[in-house]
Amino acid sequence: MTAAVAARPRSTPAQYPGCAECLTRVFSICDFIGGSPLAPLAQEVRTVTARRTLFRERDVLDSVPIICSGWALSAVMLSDGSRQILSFLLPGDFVSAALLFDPKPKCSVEAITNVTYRAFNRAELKDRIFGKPEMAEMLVNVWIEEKRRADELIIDLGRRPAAERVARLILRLVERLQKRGMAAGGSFEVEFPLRQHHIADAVGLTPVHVNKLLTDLRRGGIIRLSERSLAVLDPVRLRAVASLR
Amino acid sequence: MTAAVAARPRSTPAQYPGCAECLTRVFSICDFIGGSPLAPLAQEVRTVTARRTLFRERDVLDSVPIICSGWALSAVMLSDGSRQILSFLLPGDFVSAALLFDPKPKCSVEAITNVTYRAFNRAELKDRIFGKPEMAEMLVNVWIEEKRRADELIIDLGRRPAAERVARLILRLVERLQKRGMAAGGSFEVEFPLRQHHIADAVGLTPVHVNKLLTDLRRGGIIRLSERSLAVLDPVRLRAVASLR
DNA sequence: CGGTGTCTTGAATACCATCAAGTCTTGTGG
DNA sequence: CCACAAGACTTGATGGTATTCAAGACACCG
Repeated sequence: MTAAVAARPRSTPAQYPGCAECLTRVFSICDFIGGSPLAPLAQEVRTVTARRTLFRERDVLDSVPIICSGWALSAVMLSDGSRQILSFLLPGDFVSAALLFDPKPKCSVEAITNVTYRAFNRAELKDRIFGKPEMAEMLVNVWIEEKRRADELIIDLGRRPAAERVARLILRLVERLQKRGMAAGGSFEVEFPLRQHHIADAVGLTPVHVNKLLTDLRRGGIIRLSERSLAVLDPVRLRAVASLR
Repeated sequence: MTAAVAARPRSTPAQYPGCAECLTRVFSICDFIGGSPLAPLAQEVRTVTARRTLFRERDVLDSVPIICSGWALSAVMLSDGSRQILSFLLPGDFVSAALLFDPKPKCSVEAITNVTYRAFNRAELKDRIFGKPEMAEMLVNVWIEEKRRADELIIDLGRRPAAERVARLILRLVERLQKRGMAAGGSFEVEFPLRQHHIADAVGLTPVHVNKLLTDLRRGGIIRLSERSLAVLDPVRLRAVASLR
């Protein structure tokens, strides 16, 4: 994103335990925090096992969480028991940029796989970010990207048929994983811990219907999906299903 | 939002022609721009007649627009000819906070009624905002609110039935208008220039179906809607339709 | 080994879209 | 000022997409 990031090779020992292996470094502000000559920020590494919640809507957070490893999701529960997933969170993601300023989250966050995340002191992290112009710029980019993805989801849910939504979700996730180096050997094969009900809650469908759409994609030889692993066998046709290009 | 805003009565003469009457002042950063002792920013007031576009997705904006009067909408056109409205823009609204940093809009903006807006020089406006802490704070609040509304729309489109979506849209618009003093005498009667196809494109339905839902609300004595004017006759039942409270 | 969670498949149903036709309003040019 | 066209609204009939309901197979875990 900036020269400072690119200049620091992945293998450089990081200032905090675990950072050397943490995918976060390359894609988020952690790089600036850990790599800067400034004093370490007050923070705490926390671990959450799969299916447990990191925090709920009604909580008040005294710290700002950033995902270090694993997959999580942010979602809103509705009174009828259903829920809408707002976004999937990957290593390096701010849970939400708004949490830097507002301690009350507007959604709850749940671990999909085992998750580790860092909880930074809000005031210190804010000072640090606004003290370094390149970090402030990065925050702005994170925020813009967050909004852009929300708008994409609005378009999908409002105007696209079911098959298209599922195809787009898959393509976007694969793209995000590849950017993080989380796709094995740069191929189209990735670890994919999502259950079908996760996909359903993300794209506004029922698990039953998602199942039918996925088996269509499988039978068509477009994807392979089993054992928590996804391979895009025919990217061209998958993009066609998604009405892309 | 801050003491500076509250301390400045609505009747105070503003620094720019039209500002005294402009609803914008109370709800946006214009107050800080116009009311500050600093030099006026480079800006230009522009007028657009109903149904014309302010700018398109592919444009590159050298200035940052803020709506002064009238209703507008931001939307994305799809390849099949349909479109998704991302938000309705009222006086005082930033078209999008991201435009402060990125000259390329991610959506096109169209006037619903006749619209006037101010186009600020990006660099100057940015400097001014970040030069005054209370203005920076206001920008953050605008941005948080923008994201919050996008998330609400995602929930509506993903998980709520049609009648609920329409009822929620109406309630949110009335609430925003009331905050701006755009509701006649604080009653539930407001000017309402939206066509049914606007509502349809906003909540992901067809105009035909929106029509049927609106006539249901009318026949139930819940709203009155005619001649570009909306009255919420039975707020309690409207909220019930919207699954609120 | 029972229980729970996940995936799969088929059948019936509901919701919303599409199609079509007609009325009414608004705007425009002769 | 009127005639005409275009846009907006209304309503009913029909159809398709996705939901709901139901039942069974499978894996994993305590």
